[in-house]
This record gives sequence, structure tokens and C-alpha cells, in this order.
Amino acid sequence: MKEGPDIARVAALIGDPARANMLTALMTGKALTATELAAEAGVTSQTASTHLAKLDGGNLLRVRKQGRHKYFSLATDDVAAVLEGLMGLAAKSGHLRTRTGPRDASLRKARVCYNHLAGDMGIRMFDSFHGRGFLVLEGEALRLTSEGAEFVAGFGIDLDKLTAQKSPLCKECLDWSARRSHLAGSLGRALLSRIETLGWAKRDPDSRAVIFTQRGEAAFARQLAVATV
Amino acid sequence: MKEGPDIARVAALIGDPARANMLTALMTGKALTATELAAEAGVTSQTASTHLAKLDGGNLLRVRKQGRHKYFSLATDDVAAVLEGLMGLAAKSGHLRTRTGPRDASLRKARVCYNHLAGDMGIRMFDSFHGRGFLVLEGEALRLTSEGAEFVAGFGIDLDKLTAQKSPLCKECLDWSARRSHLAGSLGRALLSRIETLGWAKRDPDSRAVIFTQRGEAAFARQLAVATV
DNA sequence: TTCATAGTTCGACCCTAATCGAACCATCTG
DNA sequence: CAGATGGTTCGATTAGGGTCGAACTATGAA
Repeated sequence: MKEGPDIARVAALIGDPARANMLTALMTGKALTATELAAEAGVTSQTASTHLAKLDGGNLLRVRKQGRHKYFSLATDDVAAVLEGLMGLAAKSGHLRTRTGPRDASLRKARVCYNHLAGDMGIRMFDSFHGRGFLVLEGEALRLTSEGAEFVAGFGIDLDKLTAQKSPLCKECLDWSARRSHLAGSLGRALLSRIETLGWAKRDPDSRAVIFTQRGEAAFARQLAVATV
Repeated sequence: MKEGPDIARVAALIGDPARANMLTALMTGKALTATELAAEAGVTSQTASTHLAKLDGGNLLRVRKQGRHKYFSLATDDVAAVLEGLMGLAAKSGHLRTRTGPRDASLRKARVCYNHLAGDMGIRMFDSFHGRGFLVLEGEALRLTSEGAEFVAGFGIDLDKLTAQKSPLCKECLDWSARRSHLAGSLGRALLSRIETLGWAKRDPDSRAVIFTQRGEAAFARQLAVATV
């Protein structure tokens, strides 16, 4: 009774209705912001904040700060597995679902996100870079490989100018609509800027949408599909 | 926030330190009495009683009444699996172990339990009967099959006399030392009585021990090993 | 710069639920 | 039968923690 592996502490974390609702909402695998989770749990943002702090303290969550937002997702698959098991025990099902993302199709496709490219096009770019070994995840950080540097240089970007800045070159950014990663940082901003310069796309002045021209989208896709060798 | 599969309720059940200690103590697979679990949790018997009622109400436990005792075990393997998962999440291990059973070897081997045979010999008998299809579990009840009836009749037991009684013929009884099932009920009592009549064993007048003679143990083992066909 | 929004911290309130003492019931022992 | 033990129920106490209002910080937008 004195020591123990403290299964009680973890279970108690999950045992609060508000926190349980948050965790079940995160079972989709998507990341949600604090306010979204607050709504999901049916509590105010203050209480949600304390709850999320506790869940994070119990290593049940993974937290990523994103500007003035904070994105939460389940820490590991193990957490999801335990939640799944608990759902099984609580035989009576009846899931909650959570509304997500922008309803505007053009925003989903491509938009600016703090001056870099987000939406489906942003994700495609990130996936391509990652899959071709241009970007590697090192712990929490994102590093541009020499192959990657070569590619962006060939794309017309002056890396030296970027690395001279104080702000980080590469940052992983969580996509709003799809909730997957895309490229942020000064490089992300430079890439979007270059795309605009090339005339492949231009920003919609009334919204965050980024409108690709037909020719621009084709050229963009061609760049992403280029084999490394 | 209104409905939900109520993962919170189950988690909250496990989330109380006292209850968590009880559940971890039951992770061995053995059944424990209410007082043992109270000691394990470090609470009084009253509080333990309420805790156990709640755990039972949440379908986390299986309960078997045994005279003035109440034996608790985990309801299903699923429960154990979830607990295992929670332990994994609560990384820091350090298990509790619980003292068990009689220290006297002869008592472990064979003893009377409310006038029927318990201990290793009792378990061997139950396992043999069960494995040969003499006894079948039907829900919570235990039924003697026609093959079983034939066998015990051949062993010299008057079944008609037993079935005429009001008390149940077959009952599953949880073994004190090994915490596994053996045969109780009027049949269990009749079997022990018959064993004594045959001179295979006699009771120790100073304890609960049942002392088998060498010849008796051999004959007993032979009976249990007999193939049905 | 000023405004708006996301999130946090502090403080106070309140309510649930764990706990135990005491009395009670059920079952075994002698 | 009386005595002992295992377990439950009731009631009162208490502590822990969830909750929100209000004030505060940080980041982005205009």
C-alpha cells in the first residue's frame, strides 16, 4: 500500500469525465487544440488547461506549441491501446465525434499558415521532402539534409541568407485541416515566397487561400515527383 | 459530453488507490477474500466492502461466496489485460505480493473443507472429473453428467439418496491454498466419506488435515487416471 | 501601436467520495 | 445454546479535486 507502480494515478487521470472525453476525442489520432478539447469536454478553457496539464504530466499526451495554439495528441500507441481496452470494458459503446477543420474546400487545398504553405499542397510537399530524404526528424527537431539543401538551392532559394537569420530554418507545423505535418520555419516561408515569385500561385487577398494556377500546380507536382537519382 | 461509452466510470473505479491495490493483488490470478483484500489495500473491512461492491458493480470482479467467506477474482482476462496496460503506462514498476495459504505442507496436500476434500488431492479429483466430462460448468452451476453419475455409482455412492436431499449435489469450491476449484456439495461430501470408508485416508483429529495411506493414495490416483473408454 | 484571441494562473466555492466507528447479519465452532 | 469471525449497512466526518470568475501573458492581426 505504500509504494506500488501507481496504476491508480494513471487510472485516476483517465477517470475524470472531462479528461476522459478529451482522450476519447484524441483517439482519432488527430491533434486538437486546447479550446477544441475544452469544447469536447464541455468545460471552460481554464479547467481544460489544468486538465491538459495533468494529462501531460502523466505522459499521456504529446504537446506541440504552434504560435498561439497548443496542439495535443495522444503520447503513444500504448495510451490509445489502453483507452481502447477501457472502452471494451465499458461495454456500452456510443462514440463521440469531433468536428474538424475548415469547411472551405479551397482552404483545405492550399492556404498560408503564418506565411508558409499549408493544406493538402503543403502536406504533399512535406511528405515528398521527407520521403526523398531531404528532411529528417531528429528528436523534436527537423533537419535539412545535404540532398535537401541541394534541392532547394536548385529551386532558386538562397540558403545562406536563411541560415544567417536567427529564426529556425525548418520547423514541423501541424496542419489545421488534415492535422498532419507540413514544413514551417524560414525555409517554409521562403519556399512559399518562391512559389509566388515563379507565378505558380498567388494569395487570395480576402482569405488565407492560396490559389494555384493550372500551370503552377502541374509544375509544383512535377517538382515533388522528381526522383533523386 | 452527455453520453459516451463511459470510459471514465471504469477508469475512476481503477483510479482509487485502495481499489487499485486490490486489483493489482488479484493480478496473480488467485482469488482473495474480502479481509485479505482489505489488508492489501490498507483499509478497514468496512471500506473494503464498499470498494469491492463498486468493483463488482462495474463488472471488474468475479465473486464467489464460500460459507462465511467471499472470494474475489478478476472478472475476465480483459480486465487483467487493461490493468497490465495501465501498469505499463505507469512505467515505474515495483509489484506488491500477497502472502497466501496455509504454511503446513500436509494441509496443502489434503484437508477437509466443510466436510469435503480440499487441497492438492481435491483439486486433482476435480480436474480429473472435469477433464473426463463427469462435471460440466453451466453458467454458475455445476452439473454431473450421466457419465459422471455412472462413475460415482461404480465408486460405491448411492446417488438417489443424495439427490433426495435439499442441498445441492455439486458445487464448485475455491481452494484455500491453491485458489483453484474443487468439488463441494453433497457429492463432494459423499466422496470424501467413501474415501474414508474404503480406508484410503483418515482425518487428523487435531487439524483439518486428511492423511492418505500409501495404498490409499495409489488407489485414489488410479481411479482418477482411469480412461473413460 | 492597439485590438483580439489562445492559453495560463490564482482564488474561492462546492460537491463528491473515501474513510472509519458502531451496530448489525450470517456463518462456522464448541 | 453462546462465542467468534467474516462481511455489510448506516451515519458523520473530512479531504481532495473539479469547477468557474477574474486577472494575466503571449502571440498574431490590423
